[in-house]
Amino acid sequence: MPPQDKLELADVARLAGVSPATASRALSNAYGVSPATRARVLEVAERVNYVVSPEASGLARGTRQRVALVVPHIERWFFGAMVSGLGSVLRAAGFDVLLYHVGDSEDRSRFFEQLPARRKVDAVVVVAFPVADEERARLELMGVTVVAAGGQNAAYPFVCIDDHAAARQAVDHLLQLRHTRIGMIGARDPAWPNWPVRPGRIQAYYDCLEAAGIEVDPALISTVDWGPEHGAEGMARLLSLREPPTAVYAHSDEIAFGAMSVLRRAGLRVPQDMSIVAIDDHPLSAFLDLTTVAQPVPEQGKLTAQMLLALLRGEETDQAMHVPTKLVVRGSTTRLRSAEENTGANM
Amino acid sequence: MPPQDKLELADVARLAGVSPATASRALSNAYGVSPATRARVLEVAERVNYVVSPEASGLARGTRQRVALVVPHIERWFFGAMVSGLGSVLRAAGFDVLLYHVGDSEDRSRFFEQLPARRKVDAVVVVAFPVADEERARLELMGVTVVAAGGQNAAYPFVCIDDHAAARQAVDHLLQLRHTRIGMIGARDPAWPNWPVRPGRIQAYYDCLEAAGIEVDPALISTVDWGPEHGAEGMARLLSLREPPTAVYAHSDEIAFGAMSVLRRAGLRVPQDMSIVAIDDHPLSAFLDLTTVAQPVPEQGKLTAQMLLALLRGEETDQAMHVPTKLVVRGSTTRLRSAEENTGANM
DNA sequence: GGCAGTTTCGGAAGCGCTTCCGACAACCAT
DNA sequence: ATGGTTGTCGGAAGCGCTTCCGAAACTGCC
Repeated sequence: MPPQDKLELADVARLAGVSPATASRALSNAYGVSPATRARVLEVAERVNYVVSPEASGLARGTRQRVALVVPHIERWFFGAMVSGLGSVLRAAGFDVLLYHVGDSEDRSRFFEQLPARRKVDAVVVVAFPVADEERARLELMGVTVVAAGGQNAAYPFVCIDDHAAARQAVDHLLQLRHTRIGMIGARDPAWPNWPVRPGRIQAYYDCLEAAGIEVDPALISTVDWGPEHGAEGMARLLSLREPPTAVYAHSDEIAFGAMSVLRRAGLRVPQDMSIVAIDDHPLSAFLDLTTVAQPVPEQGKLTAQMLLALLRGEETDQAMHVPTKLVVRGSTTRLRSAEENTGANM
Repeated sequence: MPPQDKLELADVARLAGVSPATASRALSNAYGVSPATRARVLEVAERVNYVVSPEASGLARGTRQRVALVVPHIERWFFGAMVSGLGSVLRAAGFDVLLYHVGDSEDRSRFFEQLPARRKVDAVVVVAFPVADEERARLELMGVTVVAAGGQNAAYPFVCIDDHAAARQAVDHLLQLRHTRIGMIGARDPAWPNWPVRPGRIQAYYDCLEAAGIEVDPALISTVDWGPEHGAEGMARLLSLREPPTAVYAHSDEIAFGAMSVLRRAGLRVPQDMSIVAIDDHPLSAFLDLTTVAQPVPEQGKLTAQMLLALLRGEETDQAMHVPTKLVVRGSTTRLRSAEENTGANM
């Protein structure tokens, strides 16, 4: 069948010997067409390789069947996995996915300024980034449902992990291993530095130490831009302390990877000389033997999409949904050994 | 301004005191509107927050301004980075990006069977996967321009690296370091196992060894599914040989990461006991000190998009475009030491 | 001052589909 | 047989925009 793109409904109708009205009904399997007629129309459509014009159909029925995904860092595992989960259930529900990648703050402000998705989608899902008030005001102009995937968001229904709980799992793990001098390498997003990204991951550090009766030493807290290179930078800073930590809690696995690299280069062994724990369970963490708090990323995407679909159907849903995390103990953490033990065992 | 979604062109026209025809011309900044009138219309549109209905506009002018990206593994760095590059130039050119994620072979066959993007896009770009003949036949039905990003593709214009050259850089590096027993861990895509993925990366291995006068030992070739876990599996297989290689060339960094993990667990040192080189320059490779052949991924996406735009404008373009790769020597490779040297230096 | 040429604008006919509404036929129960 | 259902289908009116075409107004020129 040649790609006869110029075929329209009327042609199919004529070929099937029915009116366009009936053909339309048959194609959109609506009520009111006899099985025989429907079959005939479908057969003709198939044969001549016809497919309805989404523009015309959308215009006539006032529907879009599209959702916009606005995602900051599509090249990172976390965002990609989230998009993958979102996409699969949205597609299954007959929605097309429009991708808006806002890599840096410039992209981002342009997106909110121009709202390129206006009038094009039934909903937008913001993937794992906090939405500023002005941005929310702009989004409002679109007049569509908005949900947040993978990040807490006061303004919209969301599904994500409980950052505070996840961080607690990480820090408590270190505490249980007898560590008391615990460093933290926190991440901020370089694209919008003034945002308190994942505050729960910071707060839990304070809370856990306090609960353990340990006073937090501000010197042990190193806040860096996201990314392994900055994780390295943060670790270097901690190492330069007169009294470095014996264990480090990193906000994300990728931060930890960078940290581990400076450790290695400094000739320090993980976990003997430094324990390290992080959050995410990046696909490579198992191979780097990193102890981490795992979160199910594609599942969060799927759940978000399901929540969105429910909202679109006008159903009531939870405004917030937390998925569970799980500590995965691997080889990067170990019990704190006393000084004697530590220097003595020179294996 | 409240989200008055129900505003249409006629309203704006009325408010501006012109006919819909003129309003339309003003909005689409077409020829034939006086500057004063245009300004007035624009001002009104801005004030009432009006934006044209893409469905109606598209229907009337018979245009779509959308391109479909069909990508297999959006959660992987390579694909994400490619999409990021593609998206940025497509968006800048006023195109919307429709994302079709075909994670597994089931998704994939469903995509080609249903062609969900039919009549919705002006072009499709297949991101880094080979298109089967039947699939190409189906794509043809869409009657749109098709290009391939990041993967060679006989059927469509493409931009990617020269796999053979890149692989040669990797293998030659090992040869220059005096290695002669060089293993290869090749990757196949588990989603479609029968596809010769990246044949150039295999061929170069043969060619380089031959050029160096080394007979290839089939036992040194380990072909595995893509992914670090299978890289590990491949490495394990090579290690179990009566005479294991002294160096390994892996088809991709992620394969190498897995390989390095089994090395570490086996107590073997990289690079002293085993040199390892790969292809890609994954963002984490620098931190794992992996010697690798770097390829510019987002740039490939951008170039592909530019090629596509040229095609869409009806211009002539190259049918194939190769971007250069570059060997990045890091700490995972070293000169082969003689046996005495090797065991003697027990640092 | 009149005529050709140029701008600026409005009327109206679609773009390809959906769906309301009414027509008609075939069916049931009375 | 008759009236009322029920089921199936066609006519036609849009959906919200663009654009062709012609009218009107305005320019400049001899």
